[in-house]
Amino acid sequence: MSWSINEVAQLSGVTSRTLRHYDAIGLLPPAWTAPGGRRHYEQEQLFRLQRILLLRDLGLGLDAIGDVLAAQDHHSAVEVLRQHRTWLLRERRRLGQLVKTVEDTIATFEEGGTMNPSEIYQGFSHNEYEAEARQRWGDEAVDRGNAVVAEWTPQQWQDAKAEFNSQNQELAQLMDDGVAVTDQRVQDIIDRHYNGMTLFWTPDRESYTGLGQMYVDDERFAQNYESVRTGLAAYLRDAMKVYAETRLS
Amino acid sequence: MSWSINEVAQLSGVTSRTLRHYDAIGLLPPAWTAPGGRRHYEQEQLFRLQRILLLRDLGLGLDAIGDVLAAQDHHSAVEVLRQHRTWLLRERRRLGQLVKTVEDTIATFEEGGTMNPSEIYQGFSHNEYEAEARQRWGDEAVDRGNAVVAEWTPQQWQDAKAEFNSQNQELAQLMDDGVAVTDQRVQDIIDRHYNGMTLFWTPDRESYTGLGQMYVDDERFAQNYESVRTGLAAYLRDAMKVYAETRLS
DNA sequence: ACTTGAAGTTGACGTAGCGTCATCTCCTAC
DNA sequence: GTAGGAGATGACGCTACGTCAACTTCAAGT
Repeated sequence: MSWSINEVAQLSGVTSRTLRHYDAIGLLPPAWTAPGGRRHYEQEQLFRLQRILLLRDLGLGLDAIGDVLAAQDHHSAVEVLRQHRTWLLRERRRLGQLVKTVEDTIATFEEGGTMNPSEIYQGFSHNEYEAEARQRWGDEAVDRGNAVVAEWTPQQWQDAKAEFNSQNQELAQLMDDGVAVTDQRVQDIIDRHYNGMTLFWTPDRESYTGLGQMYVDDERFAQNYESVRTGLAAYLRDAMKVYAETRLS
Repeated sequence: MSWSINEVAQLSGVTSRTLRHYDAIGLLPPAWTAPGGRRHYEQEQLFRLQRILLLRDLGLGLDAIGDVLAAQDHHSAVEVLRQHRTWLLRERRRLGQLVKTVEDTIATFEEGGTMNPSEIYQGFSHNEYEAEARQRWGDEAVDRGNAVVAEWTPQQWQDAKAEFNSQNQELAQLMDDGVAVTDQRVQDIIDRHYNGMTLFWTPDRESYTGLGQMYVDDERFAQNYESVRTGLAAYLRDAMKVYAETRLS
């Protein structure tokens, strides 16, 4: 008893195109091919196809399926499946995180906010919050800030971004280590942050403290710090407050 | 201030090829193109690129990103994101199920079993268990069974599979409804099962009861019934036992 | 003015797993 | 002998670019 390609297709539920494809890539050659070129499948091929489809439903790629079926010993086949399982778990975790982020993005949208709140020294202008920034800090400061960055070279932008990221990473590390916000190492980083700000704006004690508070209160900003490390926004706020009270007037 | 393609690439972290691609598909045209063909990007394009990359990281496709960015009102943009979220959740659930199935498959492998235990009337031959079946039921029965199915036409195979699946589905429904295994409706289905078996093997009271027990004990078979409905293997076993005791000798 | 080297450009193919034509050939029945 | 159905073989399409290859363009140096 042998089956034609369309018969196999009906039995298995795949299309004849798929079977030709599996033949083309050597995954499932027919039992024999007639002089006219027609493919003929036997029981053995049906069983192999069943195994292929099982593994395909598990999400394995066709070449991985080939590996599993070619594996003589169970050991190596299991190895492929284990790797696949690990991949599935990673992928699932990633999707879970994406869901959260998408939900946050939706929430931001609905609150009337815009996308992508992160920009070099957040809380300042040259981003979509310019209008808000003008209200908060006045036209003069905003215009001055815009004028500054408008002249920046790409290298300067890049350096500024790198410095900003570096500050966050170092701060997160200190927070992880349980270092108090009054510690000199923390305050040194805050000093770099403050100096970065002075490139286009010079906050005083009150406004710098207020800026720190905003990093926590405003979800659009908090989100960015929290994505670096949970609790970083609050840690940064506290450190900025200490800095403002000890170094600013 | 304008940026060259490689400068933008460095700033954003994508490759210049990607930027050319985004230009080609109209997602991010440069601010202007020099007579020589060189692309020049301005602040506006950088912001748009940031938004694009954010959405890309969320897992949206490029055309979906185009939709979101083209959406004038927040409402329709949120709609796209909501759909995406639903898709993410479905995908995540699916991956979770796949993980379980892969784990089961690995377990089966490690117990020395082979893949794809399901075959028409499980527990019989013409599958990878033939050697085991010969031990269990003797050469004669196995050879007879093989001889029968070897002559089957594709249509017959298909019908047999459909009938087998139908039995399981109907049985699962009755189980869901809390119908006792002694109920006539259940016993009618078992009768169909028994008659199916007699196509190549005629079990007696003892062997039919034993077959039912095996559906539960042997993970390779149990798994297939359990995947239709949890508890179906045991339900089937009980029903087969009742059938054997009342109808067989 | 000419050359050189870096940076940029436009094709074009490859990836995974087939779907979907278009075009030809084969086989069987009448 | 011929019609019609089944099957065969290309070839393009899809996603989001990576990766050559083969040419230009542009700014700097001689």
